[in-house]
Amino acid sequence: MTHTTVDSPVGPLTLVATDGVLSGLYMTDQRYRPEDSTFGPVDAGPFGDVIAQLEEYFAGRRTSFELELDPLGTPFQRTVWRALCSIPYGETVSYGELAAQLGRPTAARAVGMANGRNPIGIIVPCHRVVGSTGDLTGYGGGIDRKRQLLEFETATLASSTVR
Amino acid sequence: MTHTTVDSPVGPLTLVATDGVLSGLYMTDQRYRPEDSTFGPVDAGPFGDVIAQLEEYFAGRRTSFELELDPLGTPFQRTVWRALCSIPYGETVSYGELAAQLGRPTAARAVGMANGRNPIGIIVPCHRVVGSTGDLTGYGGGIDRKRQLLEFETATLASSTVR
DNA sequence: TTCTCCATGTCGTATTTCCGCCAGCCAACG
DNA sequence: CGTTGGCTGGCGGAAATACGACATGGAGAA
Repeated sequence: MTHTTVDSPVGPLTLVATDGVLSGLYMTDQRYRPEDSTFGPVDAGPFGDVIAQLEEYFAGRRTSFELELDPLGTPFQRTVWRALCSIPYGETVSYGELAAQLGRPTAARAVGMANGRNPIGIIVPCHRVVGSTGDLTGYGGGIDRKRQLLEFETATLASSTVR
Repeated sequence: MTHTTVDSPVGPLTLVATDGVLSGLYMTDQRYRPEDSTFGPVDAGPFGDVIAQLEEYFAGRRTSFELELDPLGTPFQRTVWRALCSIPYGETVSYGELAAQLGRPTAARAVGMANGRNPIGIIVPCHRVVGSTGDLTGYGGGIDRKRQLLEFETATLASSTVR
């Protein structure tokens, strides 16, 4: 377990790696964020690719991440997180739709909880899941950051379409 | 919670008070003795009367204690400990007899256990309870100390009778 | 609309249950 | 005598269980 911190448009991001593989990305004041003491010593070594791709993402030049990930969670949670990664950049899906897509049409609420426990924010795009009415409903890093990320992604898409 | 230590013929005694009232008297290596860290800071203030009466007891000039006590325990334990205080100086009762006296003739073993958890040794005279055959069976401070206390009490009684 | 109720997975926190221990004692054996 | 086995009641800790809270959403009723 090692970790480091980088700045971003949504504030400082804490990156955590286990055995050299990214296992966590947390914002400040994020809900369910583990104790800092569990992150191990500071060591920027494992995060070269991660930081580079994050910079490209926030520059609007990257719409998907190519990284090895190791999020720690229950089987159900990992299933949900895997599904999150297939939501296209700039698009949104409702909790219920995602649940149905997993073959558990009634597990919308459970999906919501698994979403909240997503340990690798931004890169595993839990911000692309919204309520069935389109409301943003919730986000571990705060609704404001969720709106910021979604608006950024749609704006980026629009400008590149125009170009 | 405060505490202090005094010497005695059975070795050092640790005195503990809660809210200024005696709640513990432990010998060295006593079974079930709490961690020293739970005794609070040293402060001999609350123990003036206690130490004076203990000195008289060990000098053979006191056969009963007149002290306010606050032993922490379950209702059953407190019942047992209260009964212990009515056993006369220098006499012994069996665990079974004590149980019967409490209206629970089959609870001899439970009485034994409550005896073992007596937090205020010597002053609450758990050393005056023996097996039905007269064996000393057990003592939190060690059988030797139990024998020492009982022999001292009978010897004191004998000498004062002779005089 | 607006409300209640329910299904769903997980986690933290009660609450309950259960098991093994013990400073005993009696009876039945050799 | 000593040893053994079975019963005893209370306690503490472990384990099991229960429950509420959630980043939801659909059905049904007022």
